[in-house]
Amino acid sequence: MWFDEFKTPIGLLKIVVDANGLRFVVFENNKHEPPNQQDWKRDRSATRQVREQLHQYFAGERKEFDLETSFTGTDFQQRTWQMLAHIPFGQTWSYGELAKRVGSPKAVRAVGAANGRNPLPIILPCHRVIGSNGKLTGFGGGLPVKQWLLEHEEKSA
Amino acid sequence: MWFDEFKTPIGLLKIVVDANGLRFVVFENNKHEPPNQQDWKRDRSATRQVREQLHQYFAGERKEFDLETSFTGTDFQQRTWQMLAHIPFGQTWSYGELAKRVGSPKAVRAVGAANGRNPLPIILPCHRVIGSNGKLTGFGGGLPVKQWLLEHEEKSA
DNA sequence: ACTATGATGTCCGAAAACGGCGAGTATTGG
DNA sequence: CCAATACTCGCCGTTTTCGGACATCATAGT
Repeated sequence: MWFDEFKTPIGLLKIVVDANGLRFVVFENNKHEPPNQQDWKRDRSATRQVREQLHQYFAGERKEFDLETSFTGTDFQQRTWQMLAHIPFGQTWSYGELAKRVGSPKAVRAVGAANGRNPLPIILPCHRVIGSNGKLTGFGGGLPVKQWLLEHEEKSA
Repeated sequence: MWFDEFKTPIGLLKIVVDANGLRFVVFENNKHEPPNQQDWKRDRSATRQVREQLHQYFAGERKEFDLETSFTGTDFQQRTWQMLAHIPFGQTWSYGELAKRVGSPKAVRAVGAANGRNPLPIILPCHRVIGSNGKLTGFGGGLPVKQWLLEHEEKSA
């Protein structure tokens, strides 16, 4: 496991990769920090591709990510997270819509919980999921960041 | 065998010595009272040193005892009781840890039973042994006393 | 010998609590 | 009367908590 940190318009970002691909994206004061950080080694080169694409994203020059990923989770979580990648840049879905797409129309709160554990925020755009009434309702990196990302995408759409 | 009684913050305490040293420390309503108390003689002078050190302990001015002892028990009990003296003031071990240190990692309940027969409570700090889940689980002099002793040591640590 | 017992610890399954929700009713204030 | 807000309740996967079953070892009785 190698990691790297760098500053972005929304604060310090830590990214973690393993032999297979991107593993974690962590905000400065994340709610659920990943455990076992002892034997992680800092490595600029291993994370180069991720840094580049994120840089492009923040510059408004990239709308979709193309990266090898490597994360773990329950069946339901994996389905949910993978579905996130289908939300088009600049658009938003409600938790209900997401639940429907995942195949469990009534599992609204469950997809909410899964969203809360999203290991790859920004890359897997959980910030594009909001309440059916239009309220943002929650985000691991803090609501202001969620709002910033949505406005950023709206501008560069 | 000479004995003496005196009041302490945790109630009346009876101490018993023989020609070789300290033999028993007994709480007011002890579970296992030592037998054959008929020919014991009250004697203030023989127990002076013990009284002094206990007094200092309760005043928070003594963290370790330095006394001649004279107690009997099976091999395993003696090993267990002697190991008790190695638990530092203010700290706690689990019954499992104690068992490990005694050399019989799996004899958890056995050390529990041995603890229950500790002839010298307070002097041999069986009160510093608690369940692996943090619960106090038992004490000859009653759980409230055990808690009192632990808090007392925490404060004067 | 054989048995029951204790100041335990671990494992496993059931049950309850907990979320980044939504829809449906009250309730309030213009 | 209309809207915006507040509350209640059902929903679903995950996490945490809780309780019972069992392993395990030295003792004290029988």
